[in-house]
Amino acid sequence: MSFKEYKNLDYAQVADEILSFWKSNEIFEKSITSREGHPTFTFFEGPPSANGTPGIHHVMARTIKDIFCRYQTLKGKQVKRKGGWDTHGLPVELQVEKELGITKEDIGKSISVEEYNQKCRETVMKFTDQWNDLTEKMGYWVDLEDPYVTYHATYIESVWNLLKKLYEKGLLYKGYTIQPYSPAAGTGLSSHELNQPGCYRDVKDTSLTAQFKVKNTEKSTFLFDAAGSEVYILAWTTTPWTLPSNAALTAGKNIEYVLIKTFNPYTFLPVNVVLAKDLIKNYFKAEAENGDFDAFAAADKKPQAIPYQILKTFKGSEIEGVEYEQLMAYVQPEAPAFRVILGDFVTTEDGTGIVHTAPTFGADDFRVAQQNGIPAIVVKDENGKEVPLVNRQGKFVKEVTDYALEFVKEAYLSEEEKEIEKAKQGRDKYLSVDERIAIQLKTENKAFNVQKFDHPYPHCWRTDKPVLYYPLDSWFIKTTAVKDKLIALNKTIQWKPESTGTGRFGNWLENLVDWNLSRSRYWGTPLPIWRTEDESEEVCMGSLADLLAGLKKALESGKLDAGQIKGNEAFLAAAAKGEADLHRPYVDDIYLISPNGQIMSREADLIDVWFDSGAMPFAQWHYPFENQEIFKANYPADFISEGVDQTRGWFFTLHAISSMVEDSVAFKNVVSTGLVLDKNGNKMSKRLGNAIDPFETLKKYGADPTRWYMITNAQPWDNLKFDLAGITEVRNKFFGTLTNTYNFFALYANLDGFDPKQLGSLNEANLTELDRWVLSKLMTLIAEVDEAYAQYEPTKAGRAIQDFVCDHLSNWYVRLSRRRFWNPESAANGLSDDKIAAYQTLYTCLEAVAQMMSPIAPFYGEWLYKNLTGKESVHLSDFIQVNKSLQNESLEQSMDLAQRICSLVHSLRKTHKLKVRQPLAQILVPVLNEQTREQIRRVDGLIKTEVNVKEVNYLDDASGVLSKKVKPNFKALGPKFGKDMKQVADLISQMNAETLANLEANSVVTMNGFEIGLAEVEIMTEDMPGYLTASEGGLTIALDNKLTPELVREGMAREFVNRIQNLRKDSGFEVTDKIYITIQEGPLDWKESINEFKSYISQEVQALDIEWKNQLEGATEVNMEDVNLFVQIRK
RNA sequence: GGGCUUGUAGCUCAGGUGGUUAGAGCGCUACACUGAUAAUGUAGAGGUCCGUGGUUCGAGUCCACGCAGGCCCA
Repeated sequence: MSFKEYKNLDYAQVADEILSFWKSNEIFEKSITSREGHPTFTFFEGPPSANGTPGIHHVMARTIKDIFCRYQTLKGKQVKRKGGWDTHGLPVELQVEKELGITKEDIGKSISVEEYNQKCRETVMKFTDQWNDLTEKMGYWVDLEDPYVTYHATYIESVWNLLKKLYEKGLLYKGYTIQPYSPAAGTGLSSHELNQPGCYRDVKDTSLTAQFKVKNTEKSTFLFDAAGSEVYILAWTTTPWTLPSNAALTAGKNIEYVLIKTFNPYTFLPVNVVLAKDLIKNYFKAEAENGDFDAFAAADKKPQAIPYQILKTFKGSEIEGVEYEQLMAYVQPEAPAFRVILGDFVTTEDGTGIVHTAPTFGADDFRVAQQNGIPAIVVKDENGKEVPLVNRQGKFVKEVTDYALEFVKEAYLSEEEKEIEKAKQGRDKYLSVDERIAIQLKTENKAFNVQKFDHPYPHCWRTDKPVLYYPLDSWFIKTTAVKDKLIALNKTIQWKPESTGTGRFGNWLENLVDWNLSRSRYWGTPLPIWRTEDESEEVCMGSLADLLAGLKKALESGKLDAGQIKGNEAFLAAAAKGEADLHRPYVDDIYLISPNGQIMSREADLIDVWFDSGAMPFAQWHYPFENQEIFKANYPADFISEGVDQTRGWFFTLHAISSMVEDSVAFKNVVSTGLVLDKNGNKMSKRLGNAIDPFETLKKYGADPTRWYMITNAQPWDNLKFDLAGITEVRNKFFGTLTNTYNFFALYANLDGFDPKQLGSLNEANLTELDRWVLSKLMTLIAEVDEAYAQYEPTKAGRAIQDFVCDHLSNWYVRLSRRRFWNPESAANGLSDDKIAAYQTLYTCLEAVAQMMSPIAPFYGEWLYKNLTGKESVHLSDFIQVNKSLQNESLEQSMDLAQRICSLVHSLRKTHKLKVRQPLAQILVPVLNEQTREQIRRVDGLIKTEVNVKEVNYLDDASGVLSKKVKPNFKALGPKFGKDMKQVADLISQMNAETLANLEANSVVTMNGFEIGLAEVEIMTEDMPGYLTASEGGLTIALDNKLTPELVREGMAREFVNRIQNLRKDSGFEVTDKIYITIQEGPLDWKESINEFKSYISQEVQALDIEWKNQLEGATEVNMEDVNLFVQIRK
């Protein structure tokens, strides 16, 4: 066989060619079918939303996914990976609305739900072509032929099945969350609606700082001890109407609070109050601190500044659990309430640093109350249903007797209504509920401060009235009930990086609230729950078959009206044709009959799209309706990977659903990847114009350099500062070097007819030290790379491969081995054992590198592998095994010494302007032990050629010319001497030759009473007089720079060789061309040198003869530093 | 405001369990090399290891408090 040789390799073109090869030979399919019956490695693809175009960060994310799937395939696993599309949800809806120029208001009016959903269905797969294109071009292997699609009926049916299972476990319930609500419009508002311009307006509200009276319990003893009398906690609110609903007070864990002795400013009764230290200034005048309490109490007309005194300072965590008396006791809670809890949303920006908490009227309040087991203050309506103290019209319920059926906000009253109320109140001005509550509390010694407060407050865009934060119905999954299970299972997952699992995800699980499933939208998976109007009966549908059965039963009952019958029949007809659409509006038109004969209609909600994607382990296979075997073999996943932003998204929903339904993790290993930023560390965005087009990048640089750059530049979980210049660097440095190395191999292997099919496996007997060394390095590399991939550390793997190729293989092995390959030898005579060993070694390294790099650079790895081996595909091969017999630690150390010695000699030559072409007599290496001498001796041949010296000689103690130096070994001294270390270190540094000799002889010496052992010092050699010396890291070498006439002449011969080689090259001769050299008579010293080294020169430049002539026509003038020679070469 | 995370040379990054002289690549400067050559070698310049305290004989590394950037949440 012959190896292809390349000039100016275009990596994008390589990718193109390999891609079409893969396609026409179905290599991806084979990589799976060829592993039939092997253990599976399961990967779950997090579905991208196809309604946007892919970006460069998708190349990053998918490279990570691809690497480990390819690696596991090499390790013999069968790796099925089904692609998928996330197709439901708000982004799709918004895009459709933008395209059609409509808003949510129009749905059901100017456009039917049916038409709208049809449009969503069309839009959502809009960019699939682009996605598929990117997937292919970047070399990401995933099954695009048969992806799962979340809007397909089969997918939805599986989702319903999961919901049914949760329902049966009692984990699905209807409850409420606090959402913006417009009582005037009678509707909830989305955050989207609330963020429209003009919604937030400045309003003047009554703000009130209330005094909550602390109960004297164990928790609060320290307060009472300091105060000696009643203690009140101060909490501030801009919505006094929520005070009857107060259930807790929330403090900040790390906020500093104070207990202050002072007077109530309205009743002038002495009080002790608690508030945040930073906010004292908002309530007290600094000059009144430690004022005259007695004088104030005695004064008839009270002075402006109320005296106060700080009694105690403490952290929020110290008042957790302190109980207090209910402030406005209209309605009693069903469980213990009225205590201090901690919340992370508390600030010291306004108020008192303690937040009045009404679970029914604030999202934070609701959440923190739920987490702390604080009940909401509710009453039962006429149906026995629990409702808050304010009804949906915005009026107090009758139980709040003093304000029964009054609007809680003044803005809800019309002018006429205000007049009527004014009359009722018997005042000359209407006073709002807030104002009257303030007055009431003032007189009851429960208000510490009341004032008007300007702040922005959200208003309903339809009615212009302020919104309330109000509990609205939602369907929930009771994740709090399985919190412990979620936490326990999470501990079995390997997270990369670990902190995402323990920190971000772990903390999230610790603070879990129930999963709100409900979405009031149109395009999504409908909640499969039907209820009777009085909510006494309900059913959850777990399959299409169940639904159809229920639907038929309803038709047969004869209780449906004409419209209902029509809807049911239409659905039945569609289902009969296999076209049942489980979306709205069709499912909305289905009516069922309860066991008690009542009509049931569907709960209008759609479910959170995150449930869709979290359901994919099941729904991608239409489990349990189909593919039960495939599901069992591919669940749970061995590996998933997505952006760290998915922690609370997909990672959570996968984990939650699996934990609840299967009592299992959904994935065993997860890599959460960082962001791809621009080269300056800014977020990429189309708007800013700093987004990188993935297609252009792949086209210009090729997929392999792009992938390699992304993986080796930063750890996957760190943010990547993406710089195109970095790809260029990787391309030149790594891929360029590797391609050069391959080309070098190919060039000579072709000349010599080396055939790996016959000679591909190593014959260890013929290996040189250099061969053994690079193979030992290779074995170490294989082990390292295997481990790195297995541990989901692609960056380590890539960097290790890169270092091997550039530093060890190319720059040392090949550079020092070139001469062996040049050695002219015709194929006809058979190759020498040495040459075969060289080819085998280089071939072995290249083949292994091709395979190890192939998960990261799949096209190039394939290209290299195929060029080398002629086999079908690297991706169908088995991961190379470490051959332990080739590992040689001592040889690696030897070579390390050789490299350091060469580096030192080069450095000396450089500083003393001694060209490498000038041979020198010797270098001297001081060695303090026999082992080092042997280690260097093994490789001194390499050193001699590399730095062009005739001898490597060793100096030991016996030579008497060594001057030694001793340094303290701090690591050993520290533990032994501790505080006396400095003193001992000084003693060692000042040790004289005699003491040192003593130490060496006895292994121990005592100085100033300190016993110093041999292991506690480092002994090294220093300068040698008469030579050029250099040292580094304990290694010293001396260069003998004395030139003999003989050495000078050899140097001249080498110079001449150099010029002839240049001439050959300039003349365009082939490497194999033999030449004749003719030189015009000239300087005698040059003639002498050239003649003396004629055979050496001839061999080097492949000259058949060198002759001298008096006159030479058409000769080339060659500069030899001091003189010029006229030379002619011909074939 | 909270959780997590990052901060080391102009740039991108390495720096097990603390050990005194902090490294690599790229870039820059100079020189050398020239049958791998749009490569390569050598040398040089370039560092408050984000800051401040603390623990220690000794801190880039451990602890505390900050500062700046990022992500998620509020």
